[in-house]
Amino acid sequence: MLHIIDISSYIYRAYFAIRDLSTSRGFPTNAIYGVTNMLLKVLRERQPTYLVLTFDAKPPTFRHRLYPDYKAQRPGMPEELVKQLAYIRQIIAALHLPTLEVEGYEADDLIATLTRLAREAGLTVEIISGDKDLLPLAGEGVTIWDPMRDVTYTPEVIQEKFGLPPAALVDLRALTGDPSDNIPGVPGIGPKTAQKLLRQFSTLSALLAHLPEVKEKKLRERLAHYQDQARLSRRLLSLDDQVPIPVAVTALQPGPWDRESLAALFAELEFSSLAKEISRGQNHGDFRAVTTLAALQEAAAAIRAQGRVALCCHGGPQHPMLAELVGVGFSWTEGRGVYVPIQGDLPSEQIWKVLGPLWSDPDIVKMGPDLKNAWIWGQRLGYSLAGDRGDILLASYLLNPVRYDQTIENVALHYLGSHLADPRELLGRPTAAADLPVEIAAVYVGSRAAAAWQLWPRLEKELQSAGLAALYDDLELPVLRVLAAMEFRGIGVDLEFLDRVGRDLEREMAILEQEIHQLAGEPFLINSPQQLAVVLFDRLGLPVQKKTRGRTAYSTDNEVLTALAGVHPIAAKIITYRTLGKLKSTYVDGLMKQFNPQTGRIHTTFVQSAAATGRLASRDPNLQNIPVRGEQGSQIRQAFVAGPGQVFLSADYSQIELRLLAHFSQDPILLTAFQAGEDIHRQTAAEVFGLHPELVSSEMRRQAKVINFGILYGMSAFGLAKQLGVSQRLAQNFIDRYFARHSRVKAYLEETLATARREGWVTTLRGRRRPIPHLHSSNRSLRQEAERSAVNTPLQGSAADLIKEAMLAVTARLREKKISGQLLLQIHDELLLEVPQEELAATAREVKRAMEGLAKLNVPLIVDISVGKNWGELQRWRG
DNA sequence: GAGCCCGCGTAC
DNA sequence: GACGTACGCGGGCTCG
Repeated sequence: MLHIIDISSYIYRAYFAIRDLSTSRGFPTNAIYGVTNMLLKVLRERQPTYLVLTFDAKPPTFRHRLYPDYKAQRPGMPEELVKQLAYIRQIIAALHLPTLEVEGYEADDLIATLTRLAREAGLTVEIISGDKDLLPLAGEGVTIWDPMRDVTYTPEVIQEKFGLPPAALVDLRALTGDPSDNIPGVPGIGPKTAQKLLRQFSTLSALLAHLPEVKEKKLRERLAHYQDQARLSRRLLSLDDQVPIPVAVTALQPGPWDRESLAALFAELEFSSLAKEISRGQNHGDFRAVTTLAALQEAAAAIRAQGRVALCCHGGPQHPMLAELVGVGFSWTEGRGVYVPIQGDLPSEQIWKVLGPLWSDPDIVKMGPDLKNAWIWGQRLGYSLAGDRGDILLASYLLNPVRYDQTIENVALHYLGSHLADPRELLGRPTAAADLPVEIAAVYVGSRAAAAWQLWPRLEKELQSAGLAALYDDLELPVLRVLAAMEFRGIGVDLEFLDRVGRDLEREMAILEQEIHQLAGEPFLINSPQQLAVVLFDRLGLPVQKKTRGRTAYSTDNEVLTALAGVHPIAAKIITYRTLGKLKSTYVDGLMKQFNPQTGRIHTTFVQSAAATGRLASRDPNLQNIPVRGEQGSQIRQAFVAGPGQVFLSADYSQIELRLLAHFSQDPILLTAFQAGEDIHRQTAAEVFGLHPELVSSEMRRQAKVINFGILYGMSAFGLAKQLGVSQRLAQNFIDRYFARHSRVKAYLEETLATARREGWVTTLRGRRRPIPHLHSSNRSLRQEAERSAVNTPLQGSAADLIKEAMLAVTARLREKKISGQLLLQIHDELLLEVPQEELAATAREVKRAMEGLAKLNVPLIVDISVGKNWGELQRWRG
């Protein structure tokens, strides 16, 4: 049997049938999804031997020449659909499905011709279509199936449904016409009349030849008057089964799937269910648990002989400084891995006697999904990881920081097309690491090690060809080691102090809660924006300020409450309550939960493969957003304390993004200002307010600071006006004056955009790349968002490059000078170190030199140093 | 009860 | 709709 899929019509149908399907980044995928689903369903249910997908050729076709108005009223294909076509073609190619497209012909004609040829070759035919135009083709050995509705049309079904044989359907529509295709037909004749006429005369030509036999006068005259038009309609509707087809129907056989490409496409399109479907039955491999010393030694010898190994540590969900190591997976052969349970029958000392030397052998090259994790776990047990080389998530991140969340599952799916099963799938229920049966853990961990083994050579090659190898080798991989040491060290926290702060907050909140409920006249959850909105806007009848984004709910955010503060006393109390609640839940409680009693410190996780710009992220807890403003905020910072005899040293880059803007734009005024050590915000204020710098008030300087940040973020006059509380007109005036004065900045931002539009990505100082996919989107807000990312990323990302270099420079410098200070945290433009009191002066000097001396920009890099016993009370250091 | 989204708020 | 990059909380909803 030959299966002919009328793919063009399904593309349209899927597009209009499925609404609102798009990737998390807004790329529409409704048509791609619908079509792919349909194709997989056909393949699954029909397992076709012969199959072809027919496409419409681009107009004009012979019908247009016959009748210029043919389909003339059809609007062009929607842009949101056009952009999906390339993906559909790629998926079809990866499924290895034969396609057919012949210039000058519509898909319907190809289908008619293919049907004839297949029948002549002795094949039966199933036409897969939802389009009624094809029903006339039904006949002996030819059926039509609509998989979306799961309806099959045979001649009998058609006779039943339309009261006419299939062939008569063309004549039927020639009489009734079809407004959707601009087929004129005979005006005034509908389906009922047409059906009656055709029952009597069988065909249109017979009808027209025997017009006098039509009894009703009106109808007869009408037919006579419009008979040419009916004949034309008939010709437009009749399918041409004589299209020159360049292949034999028996050559139309589907080939094997290209699972790798499919997986990559599905990952990109975020079709996780389809990804799972195509990888079903994949992920085979040989993953065994090592339970005897002999087997462990054998594995170690094999790894040593191979000289390379992929490793994957398996432990609880907490930080490796706290969780128990449950086991380690190793892979050094494709598709195979071993799993060494640490808490099994073999004593862990015996295990590490074998594993330790491998771990620390620089000549055994290591790769893995997360080498920082492995580094920390090893260090905690007394074995320094050496030979660390291939971090899968890091490499994948550099190749495309925004494609998907960087997980070994996603990367394996993208590059290998293999689905890594999680405990839920392996065991049928979600299970904690430590509770997995050892043979299941062997598969779970071993398959991840094996994926890393297979992925690294591939990723290494891709880094090379993308020009990202140096970024990986010289910046990111060394930074990974520094981060591992920082996490390992952790930061001291005064738990009692924090607890006291928490109790104070609780007390204050309880009072406020009472007062707020009193003012509201009823108790309610102040933390529920939903309930709060009811209280404020229904019960108290306060004026609604704005709605929340996307939804129809009334916003209760700080801006709204601030506006209401002049109207009702409840507003100010809610603001305070919110502030205190945030500190209590996120910071006091959140931090206390993360305290590690074994080390007396908090160990964050720095995520090197998260932020699209190249910045780090910090989590569990996030130590990059500890409050700094306000009395209460400062209290939280004060809970972070240096160890006995030590102090904190904070080194932060001054105005690093504005300096990078000066460097990239070569704006002479910015360059001069930074070279002369001017106060940049004061200078901006002088420019936009048209004053001498000495006459700039602190309020003007504050406003100028907002303007400067706005430039970095691509802010509009609207946003600036809102932020400054001035009219949009005035805000636009500020922006105009800024750009008039800094024409090079304007030119630079425009060049950045132009390059991004041309290349599809933006780059940073050290060659980091971020794709910017929506610069040509027809969706305005999506496009503008892309534009803001495009102008901000080179600045934010280059700053990220520099602070990472600074981490390496500081580490190297201190080691070189035999200074024992250690990095604890990186907060985007700031490094926090813990330093012995007596080495403070030397450390401050060396850190400042290392950081300021690392890049040759056209402006100086300035580092401000401050020191203190805790993080909340740092004092400026003047060396 | 787990998992997800939303609204909101903290940092740079 | 309107300012870039993150993470995490409580509420509330869905799903099993």
